[in-house]
Parts: sequence; structure tokens; C-alpha cells
Amino acid sequence: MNEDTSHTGDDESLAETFWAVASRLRRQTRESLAPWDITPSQSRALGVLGRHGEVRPGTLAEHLHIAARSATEVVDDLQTRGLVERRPDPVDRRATLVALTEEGNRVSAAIRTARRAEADRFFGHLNDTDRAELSRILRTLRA
Amino acid sequence: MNEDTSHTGDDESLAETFWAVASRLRRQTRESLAPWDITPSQSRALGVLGRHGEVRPGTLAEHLHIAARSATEVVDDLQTRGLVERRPDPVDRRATLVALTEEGNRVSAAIRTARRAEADRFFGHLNDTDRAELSRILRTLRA
DNA sequence: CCTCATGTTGAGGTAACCTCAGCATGTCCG
DNA sequence: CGGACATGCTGAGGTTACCTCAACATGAGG
Repeated sequence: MNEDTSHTGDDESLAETFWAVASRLRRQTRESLAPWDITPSQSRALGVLGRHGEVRPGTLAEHLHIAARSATEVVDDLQTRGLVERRPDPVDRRATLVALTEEGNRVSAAIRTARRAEADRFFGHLNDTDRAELSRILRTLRA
Repeated sequence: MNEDTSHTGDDESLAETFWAVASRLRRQTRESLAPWDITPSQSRALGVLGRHGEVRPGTLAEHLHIAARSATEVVDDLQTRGLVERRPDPVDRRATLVALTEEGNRVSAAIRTARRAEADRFFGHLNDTDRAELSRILRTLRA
């Protein structure tokens, strides 16, 4: 960190470019979700439920990196849309289990497919080498 | 899990990695702004004002890629904090000009410095080659 | 059984956006 | 010159996706 980094002007615009890409990706994600009238945060929750089966709200919150209370909210919305249902946890009467309904399963699968196509469209402009490079570099930044 | 799904599975996780990096960068930006009790969107506005001098709210909105009404809001906040002032546009009595106050200038400069240091800390983990590669790849994705 | 921890949720708050409508002013044109 | 339309700003009110704090029920250990 304490190198003599006087190349800072470049870094600033790197951040800017990064955010420009982020906003394009966000917009595209939003569009690809439009057919289901599902918000991005709801789709993230559906993704977790699809991958993990029934989970408690608190667990869902951990996976989404949000507060437990916020997970309750997302579950409320999905429940209103009939995509998930709550049932009591048989082993802990304080807890609730959230699970996809049949409809939720269908929608969840459809969205997964759409998201994949979307990612292809977005990152598909890159050749394999660049995609691998990007992946590698981003992974070092994620740490 | 099922990584062997053509090459699309990779793209999916690429998006995920991208967002993980984005969230780390966002958090760090937020932290680096804390000393001034300034929100990210306010700091973006200060940046534009620092670069362009006095502008109308509508112009500010264009630079920030937000609706004109939203720019009014940001200007309100900055004005409350005494960082900008509004004055009538001498050539168009419908319009208002927004300009940094002296305090605003000081804060704006300090933030610019801090942001630069922050970008160094973030992207500084990469060597020059990787930084250049990342920059190039992101630029093709921005299109 | 009493205390403390845990799981969920009501209440209420925030940032950063948005649209729509209204008002003042500018511009153009017959 | 006067009307029609365009432009600039902002009040009112809405949305998304979060947050904290406190209440309440239940579980677990001593």
C-alpha cells in the first residue's frame, strides 16, 4: 500500500469506468427481469431459495448479506406474489421456514435461464482470454 | 456446483464476482467519505461542480445521469450544509446557477484527494499490467 | 425456574432515485 | 404584438432496498 504510487490519475478513471460498466450491467439485469415484474432483490432471494431449498429468514439474510429484518421484507413481497410460502420450523418453534411454491419454482428456473442468457450477452463480447483475465483480476480485487 | 455447463456457468459467476467487487468498492468509498459526513451522491455533485464551475441544476443532472428534479434535491442538501450557493442566472431569469462556496471548494478538494488515495488503495493491489488489462477490458464492456 | 440467547417481526427511518404538475420565463411566428 | 409552445426549476408524493430498535416467543444452560 505504501508504494510511491503517483499514477493516481489513472486509478480514478479506472473507478469511473468500473462504475460505468456496473450501471450498464445493472440496467440490463433490470430489463431482463421485467417479464416477471420481479425486482432485483427479489430475484436474488429466489436464487438463494432455488439453490438451498427451504431456509429460515435469518439464513436467507446471511446469504444475501443483508439484515435479518430486510429478509423478512423480501419474503413478504414474494409471498404476496405467491412465489414462496412460510411454514413453521418443526424443530424450533421460534423459527419459520421459507420455501418456493410450485409457481416460485417455475419462475425461479425461468429467471435463472434468463440471467444466464443475459450474462452471455453482456460478457460475450469478450473473447475467452479476456473473460478469463477479467475473472482472475476481479477475483484478486474481491479479497 | 455444476460448473460443466458449457461456458455459461462461468459467465454467471463472473457477474457475481463483479458485483462482489462493486460492493467492496462501494463500501470503501462510503468509508472514505465518512470524515466529511457527505453521501456518495453529494460527493459526485461536488466533483462535477469542482470540474465545471457554476452550472444550472439541469446541467448538473445531465453530468450525474439523473433527473433534473433529483439534482435539485442534491443541491438542496449541499446548500443546507453550506457547501454550495444558488444565484440567479444573469442571462435567463428562469434559471439558477449553482456554485461552490469557499467551504465547498475546500471540502471538494479534500474529497478529491481522499478519493484518489482510496482508488490507489483499492486498485493498487494490482500490478501495472493487470491494471492496464482491467482498464482495457472494462472499456470494451462499457460500450 | 430463572436468565440469557436466538428468531422473527412491527414500527419507523434513510438515501437516492423517480414522475407528474405547476409556475415563471423565453422564443418563435403569423 | 400576442398567442402557442418550449424550457427551467421545484413542490408533492411515490418507490426500492436497505437500516436500527424494541417487542415477543421460544429455546437452552445452570
